[in-house]
Amino acid sequence: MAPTPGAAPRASDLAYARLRADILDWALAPGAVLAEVELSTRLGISRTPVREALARLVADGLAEPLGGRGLVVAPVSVENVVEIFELREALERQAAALAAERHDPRVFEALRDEFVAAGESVAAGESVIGPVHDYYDLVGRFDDAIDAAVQNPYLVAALDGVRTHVARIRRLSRDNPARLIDAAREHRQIVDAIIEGDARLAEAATRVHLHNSLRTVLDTIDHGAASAPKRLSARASDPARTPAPTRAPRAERTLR
Amino acid sequence: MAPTPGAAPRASDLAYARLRADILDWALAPGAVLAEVELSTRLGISRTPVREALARLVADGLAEPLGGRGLVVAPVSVENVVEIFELREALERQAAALAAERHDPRVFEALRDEFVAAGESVAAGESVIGPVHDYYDLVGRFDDAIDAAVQNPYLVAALDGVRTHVARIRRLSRDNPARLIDAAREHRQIVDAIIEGDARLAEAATRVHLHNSLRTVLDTIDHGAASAPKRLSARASDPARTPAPTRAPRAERTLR
DNA sequence: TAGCGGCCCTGTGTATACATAAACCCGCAC
DNA sequence: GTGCGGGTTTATGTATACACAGGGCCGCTA
Repeated sequence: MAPTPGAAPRASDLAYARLRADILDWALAPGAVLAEVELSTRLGISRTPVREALARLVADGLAEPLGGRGLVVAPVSVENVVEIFELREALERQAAALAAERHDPRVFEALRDEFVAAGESVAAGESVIGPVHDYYDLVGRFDDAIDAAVQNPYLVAALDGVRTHVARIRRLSRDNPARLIDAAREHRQIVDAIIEGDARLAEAATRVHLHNSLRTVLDTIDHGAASAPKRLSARASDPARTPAPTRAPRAERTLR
Repeated sequence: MAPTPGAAPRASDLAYARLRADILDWALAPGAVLAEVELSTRLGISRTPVREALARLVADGLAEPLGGRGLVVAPVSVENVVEIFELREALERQAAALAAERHDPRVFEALRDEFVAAGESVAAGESVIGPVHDYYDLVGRFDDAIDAAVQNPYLVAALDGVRTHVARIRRLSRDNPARLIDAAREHRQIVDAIIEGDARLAEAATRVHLHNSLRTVLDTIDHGAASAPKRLSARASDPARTPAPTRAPRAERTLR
């Protein structure tokens, strides 16, 4: 059978996964200092794997050097959101077009049904627990299907990188049911085009979806929680979910 | 004055730059084993900065794990070439379109003149020393102008990544003067569209250029030097330009 | 009191030492 | 001769120790 492909419980991988998750859900807010000794203490490992994890975060664009010495979680601005969507549009249009040409129909037909059901579910007010979470899970499976269909590791890697940033800025805006219903319809349109094998239409539908998605994000930011003109700061979310560093007040100072 | 911005002569940076350069010019051929101790000996540094450099290479897609233990220079296949160009097209079309919208006319007008001159120079058989090298230098400045014009760090980072792979596969094909003349004309077309501010035309011209460029690469590969059906191996280029490791024969075995 | 200079301290960058696991090789047995 | 098994070797992964530079703080001085 499958020989447990990812059977490497390396400390550096765990540190990377943990830090990445903390950054994406804003437990580590933009601007937060990433100090090696503090992180190694908090994670219970030595500095060596921590350094490796930090290097990967820098490569991902989630961390960046601050003044030549020291790393911080990469800041996020409204401009960055627009820039990320510009890159995202380029990649997802290409991916949708390629998926339409090389698709496995059955996978996308199943997804089509799911998007239809998801739209109806949200409209009916069902799925009381977490409709948003469920929907993002469905989108995740859609992304996986795209990745498998494009059959292009370079494009998939680039998509993965931009999705990372999209996941982080997602927390800037609040989704509402109305937007989710529209999004489900837009996704269904993309899936339909892929099933039909219509690359041009798939591209256009992707463009429409991303346009509306960006518009929603920008609108929500403007009259939403965060209102800083340029730099966007976290709206709380305690920085010490993990056992708590030796001295907690430090992290708080980093939230500008 | 300028406080020497890049004043960080870190061993890991140097190791990364050197390994990257060796991989891009096929001194380290696809499939070559990247052993930490051997590299640290060869570069005269300890394993720690070597590991950091290797991690960055993996993030770049230039190195990859082999069987869970050990790293090798990422193999290259003809399929990979096509895949890289699929990603490249998505990114460069978007970049050209954005550059057309946000361009600094003077920079591109200067480039236009250079491309015209370069085309004439190659056609006249001048620049006897290295017309190809000169032309790639010009393309490099064109790329820099695009990067500055798009004003999008995420897109620039993605472009940088794909250009890395393009630089490596460049060695698979041999450029001829005829192609260079055509390429200069195609580039001039892109620049003209950017100067005109015509995003659609810039996209189209980019698409044309990349189509022809890919076609040339594939044609050159087919009846060129490398003829392996899938995996492409290096055509020699001694792996031991640097002082020579403790035991040389090992590296040779890695060239498949 | 304000400015300056030196000391200390903290953090990164590098080197080295140790643990562990996989692969290889050799020898033995069938 | 071939297949298997154990020991050895060599690699990576991690921890720790050392070097050094930058910044901050305190005290001294004008």
